[in-house]
Amino acid sequence: LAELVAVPPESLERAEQAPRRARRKDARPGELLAAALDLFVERGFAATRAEDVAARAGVSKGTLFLYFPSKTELFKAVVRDSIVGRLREFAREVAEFQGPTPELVEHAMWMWWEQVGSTKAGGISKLMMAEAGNFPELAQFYLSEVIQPGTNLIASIVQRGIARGEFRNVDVMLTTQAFVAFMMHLINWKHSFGSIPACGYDVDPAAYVKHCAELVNNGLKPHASAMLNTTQLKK
Amino acid sequence: LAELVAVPPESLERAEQAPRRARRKDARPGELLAAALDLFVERGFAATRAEDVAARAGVSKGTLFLYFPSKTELFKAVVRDSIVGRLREFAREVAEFQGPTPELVEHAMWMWWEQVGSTKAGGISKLMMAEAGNFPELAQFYLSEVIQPGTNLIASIVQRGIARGEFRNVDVMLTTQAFVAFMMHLINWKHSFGSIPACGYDVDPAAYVKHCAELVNNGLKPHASAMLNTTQLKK
Amino acid sequence: LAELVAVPPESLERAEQAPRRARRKDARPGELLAAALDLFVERGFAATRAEDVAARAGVSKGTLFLYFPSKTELFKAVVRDSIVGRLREFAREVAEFQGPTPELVEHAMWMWWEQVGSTKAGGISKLMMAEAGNFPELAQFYLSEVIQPGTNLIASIVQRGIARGEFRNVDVMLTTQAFVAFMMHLINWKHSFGSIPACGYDVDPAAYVKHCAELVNNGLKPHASAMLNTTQLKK
Amino acid sequence: LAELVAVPPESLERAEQAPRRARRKDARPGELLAAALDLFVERGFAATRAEDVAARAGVSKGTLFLYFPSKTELFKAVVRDSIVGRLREFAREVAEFQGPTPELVEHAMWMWWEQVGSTKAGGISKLMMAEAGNFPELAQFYLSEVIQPGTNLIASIVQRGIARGEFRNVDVMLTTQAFVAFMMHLINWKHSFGSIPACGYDVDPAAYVKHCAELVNNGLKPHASAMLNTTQLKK
DNA sequence: CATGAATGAGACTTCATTCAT
DNA sequence: TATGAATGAAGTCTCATTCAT
Repeated sequence: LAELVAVPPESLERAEQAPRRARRKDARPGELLAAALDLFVERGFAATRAEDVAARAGVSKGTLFLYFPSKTELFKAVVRDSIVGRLREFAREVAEFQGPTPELVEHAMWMWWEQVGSTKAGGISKLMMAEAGNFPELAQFYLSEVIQPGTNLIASIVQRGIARGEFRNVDVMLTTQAFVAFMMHLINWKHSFGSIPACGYDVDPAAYVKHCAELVNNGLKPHASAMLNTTQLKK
Repeated sequence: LAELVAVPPESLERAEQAPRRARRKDARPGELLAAALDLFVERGFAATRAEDVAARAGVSKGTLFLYFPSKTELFKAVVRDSIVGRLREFAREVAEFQGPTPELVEHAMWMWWEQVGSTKAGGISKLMMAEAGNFPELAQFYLSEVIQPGTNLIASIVQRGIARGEFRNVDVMLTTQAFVAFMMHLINWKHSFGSIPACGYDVDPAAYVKHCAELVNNGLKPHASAMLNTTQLKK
Repeated sequence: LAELVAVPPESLERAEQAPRRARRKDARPGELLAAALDLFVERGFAATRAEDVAARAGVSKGTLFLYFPSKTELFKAVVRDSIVGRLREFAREVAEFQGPTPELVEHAMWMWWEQVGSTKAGGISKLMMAEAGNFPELAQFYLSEVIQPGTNLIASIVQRGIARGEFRNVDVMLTTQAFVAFMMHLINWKHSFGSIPACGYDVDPAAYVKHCAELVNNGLKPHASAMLNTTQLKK
Repeated sequence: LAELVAVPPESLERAEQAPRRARRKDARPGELLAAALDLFVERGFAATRAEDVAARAGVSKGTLFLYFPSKTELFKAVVRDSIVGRLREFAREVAEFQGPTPELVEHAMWMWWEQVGSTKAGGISKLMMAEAGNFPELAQFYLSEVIQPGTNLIASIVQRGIARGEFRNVDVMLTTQAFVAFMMHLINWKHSFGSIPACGYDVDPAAYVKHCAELVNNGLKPHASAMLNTTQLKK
């Protein structure tokens, strides 16, 4: 079933030229996933009723369970559909990056914000954090499908910087956590207090990302003496 | 009724000098709030059953509803009760600190972890984040009672560093957010995925705090040229 | 429609000489009935899903309802189809038997087990017993089509034994019920607890039949004195 | 919980003189068990809705689950309440019997009919047979709580007869099954086809029991020659 | 004040049945 | 004739809340 639901987003465009019934069948999973993403992000996993998801997708309760065997599986499918795929593309871009690591750091942070953080899927991480304790199966799934790959990706950036002599020889894991902290804070803020009308603490993502990147790049810069050595070696 | 339940923590101390039965009567809301805090932090709002709260407080289900008209109101009371006064001492210690700001940064982060983050009340922030959308009124309260004072406190540290020439002339608000990000990530992690047995990404708070402090202190360090100027000026 | 579905088993043989497509069309109900018999016997009426019946018959869910207006009607058709004609051959063999009645008793019991009890149709009796209350019409049908002829057949054996002086002059009907009890117990056991892996009370049909036959033949044996008389009379 | 629900039937009589609330609390399980027994026997396990049981007991859906954690446990409680207890008493009577075994056979069969078979609880065995395949947990429970003790009890009667030289040295287990067959047939018949108005095959329990007992006692009687030996031995 | 038995609105999930194609 | 997507009533079980005692 998992493969069945991983409907590529193009199915929506393709729909126009397909015969009526085939169209519905093809489009259903996508419509349901979109509706589910909306509601899960808006209300959380437990507070989202299967029936509401179905209603928002314009189908009946039963139809939802025709495509997803349970609410839990629906959630997993949403995560796979809206995060896992993007993570892969994100990883590719990082791998192909050629310039200096400090630039990669800023580029990656911004890219992540644009492609994940700012989208509706960005709300998932807050949700997962909140429900992890009550739904161990989901927590495990999210850990292995999202957190681990994501963490590894960022760790690879840190390692790249160290290997190229652009960063000090810091603890990779702790530094990775610091990066993650920056991004999680931005996204969690935007999906909780940041959405309150008169919040008073608006965070401009572009400025925030730029600032954090600079901060961390500066913080990781090799010491002057070390730089001297490096410079000398290059000579 | 709402005010009735916002029992200040002193009620517990005051209790000593009152006759036995009255003491219990006064203590009831406090015991219920403590039990509710435990369970809400552990399981979240929806997954916490009113009956369990009552049982942990050693009273019957009916009694809970005698003091709090609904689970929702209980939740609000818990948040209000657990947060008020937490920041005051923390603020005082910061104000009294004499040494260089980079040291204050590390000191403050660690102090916060020990006095707030690692305690049961530390779970509140994750809780609030998750439920902010469902309790706008409460989110507003938390914003003005906790987030704003907290943010201002941290901002004052950043400003102190800049004023004393120990930090570059960075954007105060953005830097403050970066600090907050570090602490929020630690606490959220500890209360969600960090508690999964075989998580694989354990974060040692002491090492994390030390690393983040170093990173940000380094990152905020005035540039060499600027330092030179500063030095010369001091002369 | 009810009559339409009561397809006699010969339809399968007849099918050979018809063109291919027509053959399938004729065979459909039979295939569905066979599939339904399997599943009803295996799982009972309520626990059998229409979709599973269709799948086992190799058609779609919709097709099932094309031939049978409801699951209930399908059930009725299965019972009617699976029972009719089963007893005829059995009755013939009994009628043709030449030897002493005690031998006939054992022979008939074993024959019944081999030709009915141990076959899939054997499961019907348990099914009917369980659902008789919910399908009065069907119970009536089963009573007149199966139970009455079957009972009469067995009664005729008892009468034969009495008439030939091989059995005591017992109450024919009660004795018949005792016979039936033996067989029903065997079949019901095999289709319920007997199929539990670690049941602990396996019943070997051959030994059981032999034992029961011996028991009842012994029990029906004329008393010694009576036998003496009989012997003397024969002389 | 098990002990809680094993309410002695006297609670109903006692009820008159008890205070209002205590009465209800005490009486509930008994009322629910009675209602459940009625409906389970009437419709089967799967077809009986929890809500109907509650309604028949005069309480709401929720109340049922206050006393029994699931429909399955409710069923087990019914079995314990209406069968297991009687089985024990039945066993005691058998153990205390002093006379010859053939008399015990008839006495036990009749006692069983009066105390179990003819009561509403008698319908349970048919029900269990029908549902055993679909509810393995129930089947296992019934096997160990009812079938095994019951079978052992009957086996002990057969062994008693053999030990006292009143029965031939037959296979104990097969003979036991034969006994069981008699009783199961009677009870199943009464609860299925026997209850059809114009059934035509009424079985009079008293006559049936007497006849079966006689049949089997006769069938188990030691052979004349063996008897001769026995007689000689006694001399 | 305190209790805890009782309630009933819902939550998820299943599945017989329909109907457009 | 055949399909299979869609439906929605029904079933079990949970739990916030009420109220008689």
